[in-house]
Amino acid sequence: MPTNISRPRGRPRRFDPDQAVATAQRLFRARGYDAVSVADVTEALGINPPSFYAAFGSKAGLYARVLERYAAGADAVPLSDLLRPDRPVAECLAAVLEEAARRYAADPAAAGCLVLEGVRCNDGEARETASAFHTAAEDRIRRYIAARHPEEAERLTDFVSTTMTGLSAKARDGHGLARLLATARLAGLALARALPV
Amino acid sequence: MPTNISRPRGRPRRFDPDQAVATAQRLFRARGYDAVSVADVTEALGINPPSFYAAFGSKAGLYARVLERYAAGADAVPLSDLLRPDRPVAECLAAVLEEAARRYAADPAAAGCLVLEGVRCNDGEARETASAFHTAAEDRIRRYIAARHPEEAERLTDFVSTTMTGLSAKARDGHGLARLLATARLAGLALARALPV
DNA sequence: GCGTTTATATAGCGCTGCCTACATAAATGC
DNA sequence: GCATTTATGTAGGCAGCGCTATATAAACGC
Repeated sequence: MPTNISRPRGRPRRFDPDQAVATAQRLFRARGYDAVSVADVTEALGINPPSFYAAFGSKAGLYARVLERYAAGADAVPLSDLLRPDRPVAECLAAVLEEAARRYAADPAAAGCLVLEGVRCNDGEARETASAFHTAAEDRIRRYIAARHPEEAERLTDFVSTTMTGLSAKARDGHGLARLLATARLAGLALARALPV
Repeated sequence: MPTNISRPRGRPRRFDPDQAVATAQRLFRARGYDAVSVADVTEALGINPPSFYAAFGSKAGLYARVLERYAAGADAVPLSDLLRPDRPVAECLAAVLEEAARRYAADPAAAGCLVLEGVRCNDGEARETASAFHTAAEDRIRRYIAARHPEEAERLTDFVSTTMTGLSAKARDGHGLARLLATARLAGLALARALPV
């Protein structure tokens, strides 16, 4: 008994939904939500529209799956690891910016942040889904700062979020690692100055 | 002889193209290039598509007119006035960021920068037109810095441009003047520290 | 008045987008 | 084998997009 997974009832799928989400993630990161059509996705997957809609419900539904995968995966900035209670707040926020620069520039064919780019797309549902992830990330940063510098939480969260949005945009404009990192470090100076240890 | 403007030959226009550009500017600033359809424009102007295409050639053609008007008008950040040779470079760059915050938040129904938002639209021609304005503005900043701090020109230009892009995005996200200004001033700290007088 | 010029109004073309109706194929349970 | 369940393939609906063909209206020069 190699795999004791009891087959479900009807005709089996000819494609793996999880792998489909991975493929879609590549497409969305390369071109952005609006510029990827359902036809692009079904062609990349080698399936037909009905199979797609049976599995994901809609283009925005697929996008939600992709965002979950992205946020949980290795491409997003790992706030949990970076926002350390045992280190100075300014230092950790600067580390977030530098890590963002690194990840946004890591793959030139998928530059920038999937979430930060998604919140600017032209589809209402997809935009709101992305915004939820964006807000969640901002809230984590805000709470992290507030734990030790409550009066600075809003101002610094805005600054970090604004800088990350700019970094993502510049990454998509073709800025490479060196330029993004230089910008991130410059922003880090402001953090160090606003929160002297 | 009240107006000695000799009438042109054929049937007169029923609308003023310059005012049409002004109306289109409002639409594009409120919703972004992609979200404004030609039907939206013609309806707002009270004209029919053929009149529109006779006057502007295409949607992207109208957008080019709008960008020219925007860059020359009172809504764009006036780099010429702000980048002063008789003042410290860091101070003037900080003034650019603060002025950007003010203008981007000035009208909640038209938040952000028309150019910076335009470079992220989904139409190739419109995007390239906006990119030309963006590049021109960046070049002016770079040359201004290079005149006195050549080795810092690229790094600081990137930082200023990245911050402005972030500010424009945040303005569209609903951030008001106070928050944008706080972010701009924080960025200004980094400039002061990178270029001590 | 008449031809020329220019702008207009009506109507619709061609394309692409997201999505679906319908019949069929491939598995299961009994 | 046969009903049931689920996924598939073919084909296409429908809406919206940028844009235009065609005929007509309103000004001009002479």
